[in-house]
Amino acid sequence: MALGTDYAQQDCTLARALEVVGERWSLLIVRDAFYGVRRFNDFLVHLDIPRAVLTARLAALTEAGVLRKEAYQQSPPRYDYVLTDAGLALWPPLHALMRWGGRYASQDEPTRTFHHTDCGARLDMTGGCPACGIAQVAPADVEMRWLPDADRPGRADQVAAALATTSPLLRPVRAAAGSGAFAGGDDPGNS
Amino acid sequence: MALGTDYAQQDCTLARALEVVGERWSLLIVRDAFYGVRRFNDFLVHLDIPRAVLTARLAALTEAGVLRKEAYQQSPPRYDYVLTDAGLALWPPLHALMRWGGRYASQDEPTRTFHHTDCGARLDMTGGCPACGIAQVAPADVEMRWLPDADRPGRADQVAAALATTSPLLRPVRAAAGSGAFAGGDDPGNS
DNA sequence: CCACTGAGTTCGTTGACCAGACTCACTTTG
DNA sequence: CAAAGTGAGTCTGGTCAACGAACTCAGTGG
Repeated sequence: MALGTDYAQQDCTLARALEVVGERWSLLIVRDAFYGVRRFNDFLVHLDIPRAVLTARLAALTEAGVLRKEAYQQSPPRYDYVLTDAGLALWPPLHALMRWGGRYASQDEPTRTFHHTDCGARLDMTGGCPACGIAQVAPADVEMRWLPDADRPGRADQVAAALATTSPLLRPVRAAAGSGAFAGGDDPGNS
Repeated sequence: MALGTDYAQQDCTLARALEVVGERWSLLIVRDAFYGVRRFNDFLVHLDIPRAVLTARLAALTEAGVLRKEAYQQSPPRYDYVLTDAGLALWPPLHALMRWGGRYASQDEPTRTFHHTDCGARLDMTGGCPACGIAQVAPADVEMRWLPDADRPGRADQVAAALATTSPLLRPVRAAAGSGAFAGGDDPGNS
């Protein structure tokens, strides 16, 4: 690690994992990637993170094999950051941590819940589907549901707006290529 | 948070969770607590962490309700730090992260594995027992197994030595009270 | 009386984080 | 064709947390 953020010789795989995703912002970046955020500027406005830090984290996560750069245009070369297999494998710990945070570190109800797309049942703590008896639902089969909350002021940025909806995990928040416009989620009401 | 380590108004329970256990060292402290480490000095030597940082982290985790102070002697008042219910509930994300680290962030075989005490089967990725069909094995029913590795130099400190053994999770590394001597694990061979 | 233990606190240095300004290669608009 | 805009950065200076080492302090054991 170029950063001073390694954990010496802890004889534990946890230390290895934390060297990769344990730094400040890293897991939030991975979470946003699951939500369908892919571009530098979208991570930037949605996470409200210093540019230099985002640059460093994306580079570190790419280097570690959690993200992969994928060109979405050539002329000025521009890249999407998308999850690799190793990144997708972070779904179980990520989901478990979110559940824990919702249960023990938050007084409000969660604004997002995760459901099995096929049957609509909410995932249990372990990331399985209680209705279908699947032990571990793959992220591609998970639907993210968003519950509006009158108290919360509502984020201003476009990424947050595009995510304030029900949609499958991993679906890009922006239309594939060409326009690059934000997907309106399942809500067709925005002109 | 007194520390500058909060994540503004991310509308996500993950941010809440990371404010509690996302700081450097925090999850490793929690892991050691699952391993049966309970005292300030034992965390200190096993994690090789600056004293001031450990003081701050233990205070923060206690404040957040993950750990609880429990007096183990009166005369100079001394406390064990033990996991609360909220702390115990961190087992699923913690185990999932360790599995991820072992699979994707480590080249060696893991030196510790976790098994269902009743049947001896290794826990699956989600923390369930594949043999018994239990979706989530409680930490108290988990046995930690240690596999020696000739290459690894072997840690010098007594806590690491006491943990280089097979034992149930949460069993204190030191004998209950009075002597305060290290438990030899299941290995009765150390005089 | 002295050394030791356990659990910290204090201090100076190093390094990471932060916010904002600047860069640079293009593209789009007037 | 010039001016403005876009996307993805780099640079910079200040602040704050982490680090390692030394020091404190209450009580105990020899």
